[in-house]
Amino acid sequence: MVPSVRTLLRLLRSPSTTTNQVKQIHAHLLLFHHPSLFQSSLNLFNSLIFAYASSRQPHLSFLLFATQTSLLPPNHLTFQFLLKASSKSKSLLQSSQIHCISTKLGFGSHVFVQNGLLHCYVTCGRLKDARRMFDVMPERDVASFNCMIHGYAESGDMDSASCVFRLAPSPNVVTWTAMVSGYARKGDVHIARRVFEEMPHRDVVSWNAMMSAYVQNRHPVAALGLFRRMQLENLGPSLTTIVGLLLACTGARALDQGKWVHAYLNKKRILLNSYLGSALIDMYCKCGAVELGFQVFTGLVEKNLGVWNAMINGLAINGYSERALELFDEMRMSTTVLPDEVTFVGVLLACSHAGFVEEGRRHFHCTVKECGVRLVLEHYSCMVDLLARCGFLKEAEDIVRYMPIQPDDVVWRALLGGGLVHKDVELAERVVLEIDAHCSGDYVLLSNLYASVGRWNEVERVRRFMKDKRIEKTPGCSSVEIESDSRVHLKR
DNA sequence: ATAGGGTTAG
Repeated sequence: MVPSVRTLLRLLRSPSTTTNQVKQIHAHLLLFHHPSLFQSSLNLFNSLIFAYASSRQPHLSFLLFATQTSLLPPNHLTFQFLLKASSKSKSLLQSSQIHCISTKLGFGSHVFVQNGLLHCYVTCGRLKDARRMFDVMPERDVASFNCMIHGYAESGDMDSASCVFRLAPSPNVVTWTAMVSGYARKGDVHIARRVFEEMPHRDVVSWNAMMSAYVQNRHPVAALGLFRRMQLENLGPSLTTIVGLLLACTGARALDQGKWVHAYLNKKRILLNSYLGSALIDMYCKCGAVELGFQVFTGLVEKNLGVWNAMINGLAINGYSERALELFDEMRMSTTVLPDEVTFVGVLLACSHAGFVEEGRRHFHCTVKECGVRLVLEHYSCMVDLLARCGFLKEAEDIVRYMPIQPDDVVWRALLGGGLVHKDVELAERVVLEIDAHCSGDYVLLSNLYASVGRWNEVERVRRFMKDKRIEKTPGCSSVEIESDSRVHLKR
């Protein structure tokens, strides 16, 4: 049966249509309809561009536009959708080309088209250009203000964001939510909360923004509390809400509540997407239930990079080093994903936990390059930790001395750790002097090392030095979930 | 049929 044009339009505009389905519809149109069908229906043409723009291969909408444009005069919607595609592909060149064509054809001053370009500038991080354009726009609607506010908020410039917010003639729920997540991103969770309480109307997205504000700023229990309040308001949770809930469970190490969320997803027959999948895997692994995490992993239909990373890291942090490295090999066989920086943090962590020096060196020096991944601080700290703890102190110190990026405290401390384990007092002294001396832990460690080799005079000297600088040893702190009581208790 | 919220490391 040949589907009607009406059916096709509905499919093209549905957000749940996959990239492949869009391609099938496109092919279907070319095969079974008159080639000049698009001429009779700009609507269909635009919808196809929109569908490609919303898909995972937004560049295909440019291709379609380039091949069909001589047959069909585009309208402002065409450009609106093309700009959506170019902001998704983060190509400033593409965006300005589209803007040029739209201006030539007389659609350049259309508000939606201008907002599209504004959005492109913002997603490319060109805030100055965005502002220049915003200031001279002949007509601005609330979306123009929201775009600008979001841009400032994302870059952490909440002063400018609130300036634009005050200029906005009729801020809506989107405007307010952008302010909430802006303050959250900056770490001002209390201001975020105040703005959230002040806003005249809240929808699911606003609640999600506030929940994620708490999660980001390490207040998982507050996030769980907010979810309870959300349920009282009878606002149906979205998938993003569930992801936020899982992140809160992870942060609170609340395994039972996490299991409850998993059961809820099953009961509602919600198919796990990559966000839900990796959040679930991470939750189980961080709570120590690696087996359950692995069950989720194998059950996932679509495994994207985040899913693989969550599983590899989850195995690594729980000490299943061989299994993590096996999974990494499996990942490299797959044609759908390529490893990134995060993957290698997990790989090197696995090597370092198991003391696999040879394999660690190979990945650090070769595999990373083969995969086109750049080394970041976390890789150095794993590698230095591995080498130093296995007694290759010289090799570890050389890596720190000659690394192309500035080593941070974590890297130095990994080296110090090796010095402590192997009782290399000279190395430890050198390192402690290099580390920014405001962190007391290092002096305590050094004095413990002096004590363990019987150099009591030095122990006394370090202790006095710490006292003079008023450095205090901070007590450790851990948290547990007490059964059937979902509150989390701190324990000293 | 514009604009705001979500996964993996630290």
